[in-house]
Formats: sequence, C-alpha cells, structure tokens
Amino acid sequence: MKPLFHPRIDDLDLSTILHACADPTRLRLLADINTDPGKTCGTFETELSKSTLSAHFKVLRESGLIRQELGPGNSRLNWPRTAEVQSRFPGVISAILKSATRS
Amino acid sequence: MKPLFHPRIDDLDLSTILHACADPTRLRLLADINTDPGKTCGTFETELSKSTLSAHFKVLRESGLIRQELGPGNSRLNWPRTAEVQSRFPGVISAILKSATRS
DNA sequence: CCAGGTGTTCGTTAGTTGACGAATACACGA
DNA sequence: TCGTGTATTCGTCAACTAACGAACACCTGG
Repeated sequence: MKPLFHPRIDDLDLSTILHACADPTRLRLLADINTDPGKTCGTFETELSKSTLSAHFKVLRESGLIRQELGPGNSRLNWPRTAEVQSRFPGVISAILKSATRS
Repeated sequence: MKPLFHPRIDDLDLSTILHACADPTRLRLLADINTDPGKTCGTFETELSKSTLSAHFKVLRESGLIRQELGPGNSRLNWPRTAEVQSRFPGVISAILKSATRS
C-alpha cells in the first residue's frame, strides 16, 4: 500500500493552506471533518464524483489541514489537524471554520 | 473617470476573500497596506510589472479586502477594509495578517 | 498645450485548476 | 477465489490564473 503523504508542521505554508480553504467544496469538507472527526471519504454529502472528491481530499491532506488514516476495508479515516495548524498559524483555521459553519 | 467597484459588506464571500489572500504577492500587499494605510500603488517594493500589480490590487479590492480612493495625480490610495471584513468574518483577517507578518 | 508620472485595460502566453469517466489497487466477506 | 465496496490514479477537457508589454486614460506642472 502506498503511504499517504503528510507534511510536517514546520513545512506548512500559509498560502497553501489558504488556497486549500478557498474552495467552497473543500471548506465544507474541512468543516465536516472538524464536526465529525474520523469520517470516511464516502460519508460526505455531495453531488461530486468520487475522483473529484478524492482530489479535494488530497489537496486538504497535502496542505496539512487533515490527516488521512487507513481504515477498515481500504477506507480512509479523515482527522482534522486543526490543533497542529493552530500551533503554527494561531487563530487562522479556527476563525475560518467559525465563519464557514455560520454561513 | 470610471468609478472603482467596491463590494458591500453583506456581499462579501469567505471563499473569495480566502482566494485573494492565498496568493503570496497579494498577501504581502495586503499586509503592507495594513501597516501603512493610504499607500499609493507605486510605493510597494516588488519586481512585478505595473500591469500585474494592478491586477492584484483589483482582486484585493473586488474581494472587499481593501478600498481604493483617487489620490493626487491619478494615483490610488489604498486603505484596508480590515475592520469591516472583521465584522462579517470575525478573526479571519486579523489572524491571517498576524501569521503573514510573522513569516 | 505638452510632457511626465501614475494606473488601467487589452491581448497573449504558459501553467494551474476542477471536473469527469474509466481503469486500477486494495481489503474483506461469502 | 471471486465479487463487492472503497478510494486512488490516469487521461482528458474547459475554465481560470498570473505574468508580461504595449497602448491608453488621466492628472499635474511647466
């Protein structure tokens, strides 16, 4: 099995993170993951195709916003890295998520 | 003279704002404007061409992050709309700016 | 009025993005 | 082992983006 790449905290880039959050679909995915940590990729409400969704998860993961673990049956468990990101860029993600879930 | 478009606070969109901040050049411009409110477009340190810079200012303005006023000699005075944006999306811009100026 | 300074607009170009379906990889249960 | 469920990868496509120079618009000073 190919290991999923996750950036270290020190390698996080603010622009990359903001870019990841700038897409409405990804922002909603991120908010959902923060609400229900551990959700698998297939449990998100969306009209998009699986491949499109997979690409969005990849962007979120490689930006450092989420961690994807192997789950049962080749599924992926999605966890927020909010606390870690917070330590690097204090307040950014929490403020974005708060505004995102409000609207 | 063509009037410069500025979105109303109620029309601000979080994704649009994040997209505007996601570009390193624009983020630096925005930080500079917040540090030195009222700067004209020509006073920013950059290697980019005038036309490119102008396009970036347009993105910032149309996202609602800055206000551009007519200054002396056809110049543009750039003001932050941080306080207004803050009222709509509390904490978002201030946190981003804080992280941006740190790095 | 003319020249210089400040920005915008236009047209172009190369690179990136988001979307999709089809094909593939992998784990698990029958 | 064979199918089923889950998710990634690949190739394609249209749309968007950032960058540039050239041309234009506008104000101000001489």
